This record gives sequence, structure tokens and C-alpha cells, in this order.
Amino acid sequence: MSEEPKSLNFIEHIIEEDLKAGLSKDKLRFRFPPEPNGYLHIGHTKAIGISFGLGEKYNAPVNLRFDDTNPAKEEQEYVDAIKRDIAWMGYEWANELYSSDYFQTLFDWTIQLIKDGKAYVDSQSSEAMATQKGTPTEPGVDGPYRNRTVDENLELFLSMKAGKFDEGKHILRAKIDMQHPNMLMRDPIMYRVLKKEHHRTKANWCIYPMYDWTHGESDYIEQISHSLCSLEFKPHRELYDWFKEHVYQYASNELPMQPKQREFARLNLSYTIMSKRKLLQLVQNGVVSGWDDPRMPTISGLRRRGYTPKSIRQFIDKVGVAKRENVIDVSLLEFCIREDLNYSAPRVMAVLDPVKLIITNYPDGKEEWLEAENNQEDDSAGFRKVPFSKALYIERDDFKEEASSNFFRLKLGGQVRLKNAYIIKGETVVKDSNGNITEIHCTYSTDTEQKVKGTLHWVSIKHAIKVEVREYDRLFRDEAPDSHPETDFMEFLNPNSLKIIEAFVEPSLAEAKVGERFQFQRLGYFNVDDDSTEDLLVFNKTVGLRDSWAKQKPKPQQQQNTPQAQQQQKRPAIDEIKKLGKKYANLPEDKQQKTKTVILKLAEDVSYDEVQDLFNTSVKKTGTRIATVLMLSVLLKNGQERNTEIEEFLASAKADSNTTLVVEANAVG
RNA sequence: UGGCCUAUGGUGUAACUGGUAACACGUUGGUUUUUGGUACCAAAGAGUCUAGGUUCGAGACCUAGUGGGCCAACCA
Repeated sequence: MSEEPKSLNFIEHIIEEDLKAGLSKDKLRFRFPPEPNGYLHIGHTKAIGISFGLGEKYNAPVNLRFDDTNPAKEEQEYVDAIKRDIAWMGYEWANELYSSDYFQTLFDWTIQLIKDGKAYVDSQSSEAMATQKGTPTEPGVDGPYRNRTVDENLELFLSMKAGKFDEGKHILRAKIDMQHPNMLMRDPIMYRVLKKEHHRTKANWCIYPMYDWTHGESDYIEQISHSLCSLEFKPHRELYDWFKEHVYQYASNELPMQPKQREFARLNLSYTIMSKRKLLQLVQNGVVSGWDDPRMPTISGLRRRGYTPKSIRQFIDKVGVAKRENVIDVSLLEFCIREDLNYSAPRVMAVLDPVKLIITNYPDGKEEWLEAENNQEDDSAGFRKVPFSKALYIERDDFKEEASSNFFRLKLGGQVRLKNAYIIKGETVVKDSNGNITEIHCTYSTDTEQKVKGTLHWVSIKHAIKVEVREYDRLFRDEAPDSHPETDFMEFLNPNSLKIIEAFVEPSLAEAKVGERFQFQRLGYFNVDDDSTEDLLVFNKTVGLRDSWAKQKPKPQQQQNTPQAQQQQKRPAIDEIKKLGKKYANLPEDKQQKTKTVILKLAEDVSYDEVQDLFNTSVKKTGTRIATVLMLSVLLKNGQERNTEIEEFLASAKADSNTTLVVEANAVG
């Protein structure tokens, strides 16, 4: 089987070029560097997929390195959860490492930097330092302690390490350039005093290195070839390189490889939030049951919801890697899980919203065990038996007393197939005093060869198992809940994101184990939740089946073409015309006429100044010039006075080689 | 009043050293079907933000403009 040569993303291009330029393939090494301060979410799976994916592609080691330099926020619980999630995704790390393992090396290098006059101790308040630092648009100024002697710096720093100072009294800064246009280069902090116990180094240290100092040097120590991170770290690269190049002077013999940081755009998913801080808020406020609530975009939440590792990896693969901001539609994630489960999930029958169906010509006490195919997509899946009897449940939705011919389900006088069983015909209904249907009566026929349009799923009431089904909707009603500066994301919470249903399933599910996934036929994919007990099975709805019937139902009132309409309204008329004009010359004649009418109409909203800008459009851009002539005709008609600019433009248009342009220009006169 | 990144169908990603846009999701039809699922077939949908330039030729290169993003935590 020949694989299609898949096109490379920009990171793979960089690696290929490095390889071509002489980098030995066995020097390739990657890393995934989470901070253990929260659970991994779907956004992280992109970063994981990129670095571990590269490792698989080039057969290179990938380290799992915990970036644990802030004892105030980090916990062992998160370390464990992160390892569990990455392993579940099916990735294997070469080494489990911690930045805290490098604290001593980092410290030693720091002493050298101080001796070389590249770092100094500052003893001001954080406010004073912030003021001196300037803003993105204004340069900073040097602080009063910037020119301490090497000896003084050394002594102070050693005292910091020895615990002689309280938090906040002194910090160590790199000495770079307070006027630098990149704020990160304005003497960034390297160490702060933190008298906190670290989850690994315990009380060994009371000074802790900052991210920029630690992260790059950790890459360097591990001899990472390509250090991949998300876009917001782009400005850090300059500092990353600064530290790296200085340390390289001390260690190039033992550590010859200088890592290369490259940045990609992080993943955003519509209708979900991707900030660890905000996800923590949902957990702490009890909005969800925990980090692994099936509505959470965390890996553990998706796992509990029934997503497979394969589907998530597939998703990440389809999403691609680039540098522009993006919002992925959740429908792509849903596609990936359906695609996977379609091949692997056994089919069963379950009724979520039951109504009783009595087969009047079926003998009272009789029951039959009929054969049912477990998965028509998988020949090895085999068959099982399902019980059939006189009284069944079917979905309330699957019956209407009367309906048009495009309703393929059961109606009075109509025939329909019961999946894996017989063909039935709707006869009468029984209603309660409110007019609600309580029973449907029908007759059955054993001639299953007949062609009928609809097939329904069902369960035998006598044999069915009562279970709990949890149906989920999106957690937020807004497409981008955390992108509104005015409104807190919590305002967009969907109050109906969880629906608990009492449902009935076929008896073969009695043995279902936690985590097992099924297709409830005609409904969707479900898995057995951790909350299941001996007495009650609990199912999560992972995702519904595609439903082209549901799509037909919404009344034609709801026009959903709003995005385009909005775009056109927002766009200034002049821009719209430019765009139309650009392709004008290449259009067939009938389309040209239509476009012309549109341009003439839009031109009513265009000012002379806007048109004037286009007078010196280059000669070869005929379409734009035709549009300009058309706009001009409207302006002149509306009272614009002729001036020399206009005359010159028209003259040049009349002299053009393009006949359409000449015709339009002559029409203006 | 600065620096950096970015701009391709509705969405996401492609287009090897420049040779006139491809794939996936979604959408819409159709065929098959004991799941209104799956599978299969087909269609619509962008001419690559705008302008200028280099070139025989630009989505790609250069310049400017515009839109979007990031940068002022003793967080990572």
C-alpha cells in the first residue's frame, strides 16, 4: 500500500532543512514541557501530538519534562494526572524529567553569569521595578542597583540562597538592556526568593528560577534539537537565545547542541474554553463534577465521555499546524470520534423516550430470542440474541398518528420494520385524559422480505433493563465564551448542559463494563460511566449519530446564512467593489452584466476620495479600472464635477487595449 | 504611540526551488441500506485582505496600508 506523500507543515519543513544542512538524524530530540498546575486539555493534545508525533515520525526520543519552578502552584496530583493522560493517548516518553532536577546546574551557571557581569541583584520593590521597566511603547530606565560590583552581587545572591532574606527583598536579574524594544529583554528576573516547599526538592531551595531562565537551559541540558511551543512565546525567543548563547560559552564541550525554539498557533475549539485557570474555576465552583466531568475539554473529561485516543490523535492530525490564530469547529472532533466508533462499537438497542407498543396479534405469553448483528462494519463482531414479545417500547419520536410520506416512521395505517424482528402496521392509539398517547396498538407480519421505508429500534418491556443515561450539551452557549472583555465567561454557561434520562436497554447490556462503548442504534454512541453500580448502569452519550432527518425539521423560517449576510453588511462598499472589480475582466459576459449592476448599486455609497485613490491603478489591472470607471459614472450622475484628474483617468481608459474598459469609459463621455 | 507574528472557500490546512488554487470537515443533491447511520457518487462554495512593485509569469518575493493576534506577573 503506497501512502500518499503528505505535505509537510512548517515545523517539518524546518526540520527537513536542518537535516539537509547537516544535522544528523540521531541528534533529533523533542520534549513536552507541562507545568504540573492543572489537568491537560484538548488544547494540549495539539502540543503533545506535534512533539510526540515528530518523535514517532523521525524515530527520535521525546522527553516528558515537568516545568516545575513554581512551588506555589504545583502539585503531585497534577504530575500523576498528566502522566496518565499522555500514556492514555498512546505516547511513550523517552525520559521522565523535571526542571527541578537542574536547579543545581542552573545555580552554578548563574554564579558564572554574575562573575561575568551578566546578572545582578536588585533590591527594590516590585512596583519600583515595574515602573522602571517602561511599557511596550516606552523604553525603560536603569534602576539604582544595576551597577553593583560583582563581589556585592555574589554575596547578596549567596545570602538569598542561604535563606537570609525574606521573600520580595531581593531578586536576581539578567543584565541586558532596559531600553530594549522587547520588554522581556529589559533585565528579566532570573531568581526570586520563595520560602515554599517544593513537591520534589522539598525544602532544599528557597530561591527558585523563573521560566525563561529555566526552560531554555533545561532544553539545552537535555540537548533538545527543536523546542516547540505556542505562539505567545515568540517574544521569549530572543531571551531564550540570549541565555542559551551565554551558557554555551561555559558548557559547549559537554553540551554541543544549541536548541532551536519554534512557535505554532495553539488550538482553539468553538464553544469551549481552554484556560487552565478558568477550567479550575469551573471545578472549584461546582459547575462541573470535577476535572474529568464529561463536559470538560480535558483529556480526562473526553476519556470519560467515551472519546478514544485514536479519535483525538486523528483530530489533531486533521487540524494541522500553522502560525495563524484559528478556531476549530467542534464538528470536526465529532466527526473523528464517530469515524472511529463506527468501526469498533457494537450496536445495541436502547429506548430513551419510551412509549408502549402492543402487538395485538402476537400471542400473550410468547417470547422469541431473535438474532441480531453486532456490527455490520465488522465481520468478526458476530451476533447476539435479543428477546421479542407482545409489549415493547419504542421512541415516542418514532410515531405519529398522521404524517406525510417523508416521515418514514410508524403512523396509523403505515408499515414499518422493527430492527432485527418483524414488520408491523400501526392500527390504533390509546390516550390518557390529557390526550397524551399511552399505547400504540399494531399488528405484525412475519413476511420480513417486504420493502418498507423505515426501521425502528425497540426493546421488550419485560426483558429491558432500566438504566441512567446522561446526555450532554455544550457547556457554553457562546461560540467564544472567553473572548468577551465586557462579559465574564461564566455568564455564557449553558444551564442545560446535562440531561439525566431514565432509559431502557436490551438485556445483553447487563454485563457491560465501565468504559465499554456501544452504539445505541439510530441514536448515537454511548459508554458506561464510572458512576455505574451493581444496581444501576450509567451511560454517557459520547456523541449522536449524524441525523439528516433532524436537519430537515427546523422550519424554513430560520435562515442560517447569517455569516455571509453579516460580512457583506460590515464590509465597506468600496472594498466590495474592489473585490468585484478585480475579477471583472475575466468573467463571462452574462456574469459581467450582473456584477456591473451590483457595482453600480454599491457605488452609491462610495465617496469621490475613495474613487480618486484608484485613478493610478496600474494599467494591467483592467478589472479594477473598469470598476473605477463604473463608480465614476455614478458619482458624475450624482453631481460630482469633472476635474482634470477625472479627465486624465478617462482618457487613459479610452486608450486602453481592453475593449470593455474602452466601452465603459466612452459611455461616461 | 514602539516591537514582533499573521492574513488562502463557512472552518481548518495544502500548493516542492515563482508556472493561475488542492485536501478534510461542514453544506446541498443522489445511489445503496433491516440504523433517516455507514459506504459510494456528485454539486455548490475562494481566485488567495487592499494598493504598488520585481518578473514573460506572484497565493508565494519586496514595500506600504488595512484587519487580527501577542508583549508592561517576583506565572508558565
